[in-house]
Amino acid sequence: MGDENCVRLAYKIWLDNNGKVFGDGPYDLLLRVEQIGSLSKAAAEIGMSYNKAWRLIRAIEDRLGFPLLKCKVGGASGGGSEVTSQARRLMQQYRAFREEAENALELLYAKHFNEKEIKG
Amino acid sequence: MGDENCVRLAYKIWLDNNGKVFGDGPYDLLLRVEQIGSLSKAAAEIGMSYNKAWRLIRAIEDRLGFPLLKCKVGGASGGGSEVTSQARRLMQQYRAFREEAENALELLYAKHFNEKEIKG
DNA sequence: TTGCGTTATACTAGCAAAAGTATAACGTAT
DNA sequence: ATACGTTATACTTTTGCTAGTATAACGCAA
Repeated sequence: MGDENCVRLAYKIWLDNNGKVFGDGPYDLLLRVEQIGSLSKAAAEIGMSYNKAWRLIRAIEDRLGFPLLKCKVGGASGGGSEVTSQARRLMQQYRAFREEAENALELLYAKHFNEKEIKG
Repeated sequence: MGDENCVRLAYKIWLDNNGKVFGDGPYDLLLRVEQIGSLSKAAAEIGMSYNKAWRLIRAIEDRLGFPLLKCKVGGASGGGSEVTSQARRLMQQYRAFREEAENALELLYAKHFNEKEIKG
C-alpha cells in the first residue's frame, strides 16, 4: 500500500536499439572510468561487480556498433580502460538531452497534476 | 547485436507511489471498462486475462488510495464494473500530460541527436 | 434449484533477467 | 620465474516477476 498522497512522476529514458543502448547507469559508469582509467575500479566505486560492469559495456557496444572503451591488459598497473572519443561525444549529447528532458517533464507534471489536485 | 544506425529514443513514464500507480496500460484498460462496463470483457479485448487485469487494478487502487472501479457482483448480467469519477479525472489529466510529454521528448531528442549525427 | 457471467482471491509454476563464481590471459616489475 | 592487477568470458545460481489455474461468492432468471 502506498503513502496516502505521495503520488509522483516517475520515468525512465534511454537510447534503444533492440535492447537498451544508453541510459543513466552506463553514463555514470563511463564518467568514472574516464576519471580513474579502470573499469574494475569504476565498478567497485558504485558497488557494482566487475563482471556486471563488463557485461553492461559489452552489450552496449554490440548494440551501438562502436567501442566505448579502449582497454589494455597486463603491464605494471595490470591494465586499464579509457573512454573512446565516440563514447565521450555520446555522453555529452546524452547529458544535455537528459537534463532538458528532466526539466520539461517536471514542468509538464506540475502543470497537469500539481496546480489542480490529483484527488478528485 | 543491434542494427547499425537504428538507435532511437525510448522511455517509460508513469505515476508512482511505492510502485507503479498509473501508466499507458492501466489507462487503456480503464478506457475500455468505461465503454463496456465490464472488467473481464475489457481485459479480453486486449488479450489480457481477467486475473491479471484485476490484480493490476487492485494494485493501483492500493497505491493510489482511492477506488478506480465501482463493481457489482451477480445479477442478470453477472455483474459489471464502472469507472469512478475520481478515476475519470485521473485519466483525463494523465492523457493530457502524456501527450505533451511525448511531444516534448521527441523534440528534445531531435534537437540533441538528429541534427548532429550520433556516430562520431 | 440450477445455470450463467461476473467479480474476488489464493496458490502455483515457470521463465527470463540479473548477478555471482570461477578461470584464463596478459604484460610489467621485481 | 613469480606476483599482481587488470581485462575477458563461460557457467551456474538465484531471484523476482509474470502469468496461469483453481475456486468461491454473488445475484438474477428460467
